[in-house]
Amino acid sequence: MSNEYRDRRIEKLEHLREAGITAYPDRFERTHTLSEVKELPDDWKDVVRICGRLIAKRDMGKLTFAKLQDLDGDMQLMLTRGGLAEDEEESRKLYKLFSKKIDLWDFVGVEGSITRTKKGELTLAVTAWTFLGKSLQSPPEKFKGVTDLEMNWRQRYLDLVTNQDSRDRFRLRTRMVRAIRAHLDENSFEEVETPILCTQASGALARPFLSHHNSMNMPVVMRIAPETYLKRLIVAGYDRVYEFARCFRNEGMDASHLQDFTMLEYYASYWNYEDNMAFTETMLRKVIQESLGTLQIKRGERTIDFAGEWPRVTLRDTILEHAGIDIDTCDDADALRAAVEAKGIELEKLGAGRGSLVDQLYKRTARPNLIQPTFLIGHPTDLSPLARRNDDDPRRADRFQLVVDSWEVINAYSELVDPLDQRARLEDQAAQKSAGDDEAMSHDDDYLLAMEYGMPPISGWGMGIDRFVALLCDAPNLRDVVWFPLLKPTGPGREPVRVASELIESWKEQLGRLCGQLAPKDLERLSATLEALK
RNA sequence: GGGGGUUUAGCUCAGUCGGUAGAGCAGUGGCCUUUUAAGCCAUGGGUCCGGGGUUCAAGUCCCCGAACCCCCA
Repeated sequence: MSNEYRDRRIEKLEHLREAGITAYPDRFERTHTLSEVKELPDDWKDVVRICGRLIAKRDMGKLTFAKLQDLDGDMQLMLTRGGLAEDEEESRKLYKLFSKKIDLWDFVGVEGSITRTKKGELTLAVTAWTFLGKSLQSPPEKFKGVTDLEMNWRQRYLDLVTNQDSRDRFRLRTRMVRAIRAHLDENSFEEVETPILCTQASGALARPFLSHHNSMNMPVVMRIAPETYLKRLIVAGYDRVYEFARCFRNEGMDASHLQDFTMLEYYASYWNYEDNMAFTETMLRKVIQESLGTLQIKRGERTIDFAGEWPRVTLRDTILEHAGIDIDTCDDADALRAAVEAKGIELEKLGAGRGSLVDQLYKRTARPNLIQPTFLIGHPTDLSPLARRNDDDPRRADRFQLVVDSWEVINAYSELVDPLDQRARLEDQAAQKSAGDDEAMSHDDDYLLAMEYGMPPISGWGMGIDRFVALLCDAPNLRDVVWFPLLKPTGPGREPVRVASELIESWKEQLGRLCGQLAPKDLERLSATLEALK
């Protein structure tokens, strides 16, 4: 039984205490990390002190081999019965303690000299050991590690200790973020933080998570994008800003969508989207080279090459190529719908407006064929409510997307800085929203007010960090590149009835507080509404 | 929303036709001074995802539900 196992380890911890050993010491001074010690020359004579988690132990009577591991490396240890103290009795005692009371997954620090075994493995010949922390749980299978996807997500620490792939993936993520930050900093961008808890969801087309602020007694939403706040900072006079922004979208979930994800956005004054494309190409090449060590990445059987020049293709051209439809000859939704039907292409929302039809058509026919890095340009304006209109063709936005292996990795614009145009377009979105299009953007007066104080030309840029990492390491699911993805809780207490009653209790409290501020007349009207709902 | 799949010891997995619940690792006791998925001997450990049903008998068959995965819309 698992408790038997745990009890035994707690007992061992007591034995260690009785032997005068500190159960949870406060520090250990090491001379090298495990990967550093492996770099030492064979004739290194100095004493080496290293520490880590014990992940293997092979006890051979008077000689024990063990292995320490940390996130970057591992190192074999060799302990002998006579080699742990000057006094033979003392040494035997220490050896027996290690052999009997130190378990797999415990933390240990050791001191000794480096040597090579008969098989040639670099090994630390231990002359002293220090106990640094107990594991009370039985460790996962030592060879295969944890293979169950769900357990790897729920208990990521098990995944990270047992699976090298996982360690590599998360290290790549960290390196990549670091490289991006360095590049932006070097180019005079300033890192800022904008609100996550907002009174209004703005800057993207998505449903927000709703919550309630108790002491302010008002509904709040979690941001779906940092865009309009970052642009307020441009109004404020910032030249170039960026934010690694955790965003939250209350939408369907699958392998390529997370509810809680990281978006990098930056804004550069006095750039247009073409300046931005050039910057993007330079930055990403550098970031990929630095974090991955190569510009060629494997995606299943395919190789994606970031080295060559990335073609710039208009939405019109790529749809023409892959669907045989020239969207420029279809001036309105009806004409485009007819063309789509004539080609026998099935779209999900055939009743939608022209912009949405173009988008559906592109996703259905062209996007699956965009494999090598490609800049997609020439999007319809009505799909880009925050992007600047093209001077030559006002139906098109000054916008680009970077598509890699049919994933839209980056979305960027010449930003719309005309407050009157912006107002008109948000009103248009609001009309679509009240007409039932729940993907339309909502109105944002506070942002419009900021815009009216004046903005320079700006180009803005956004990238899904999770997606980009998943792309670079060929992860099949975005949850594989997030340390702790959201999963439903398991075990008892999650019955729908119980969850529902918890929700009702919390709503009752919030509604009660609001009702306290209402006039009797309004209360009556509300309760009539509630009756009608039943 | 529809279809398919997985769920058995702490972990990795077997379990035939419905007939006493299995292995490896990990654990425990013992042997072992160059192992490295160490080896040898002995040994403990089960809510077979949950709830119903059929049956003399259910891990196995039927129904309902849960978590997770995949595919489709």
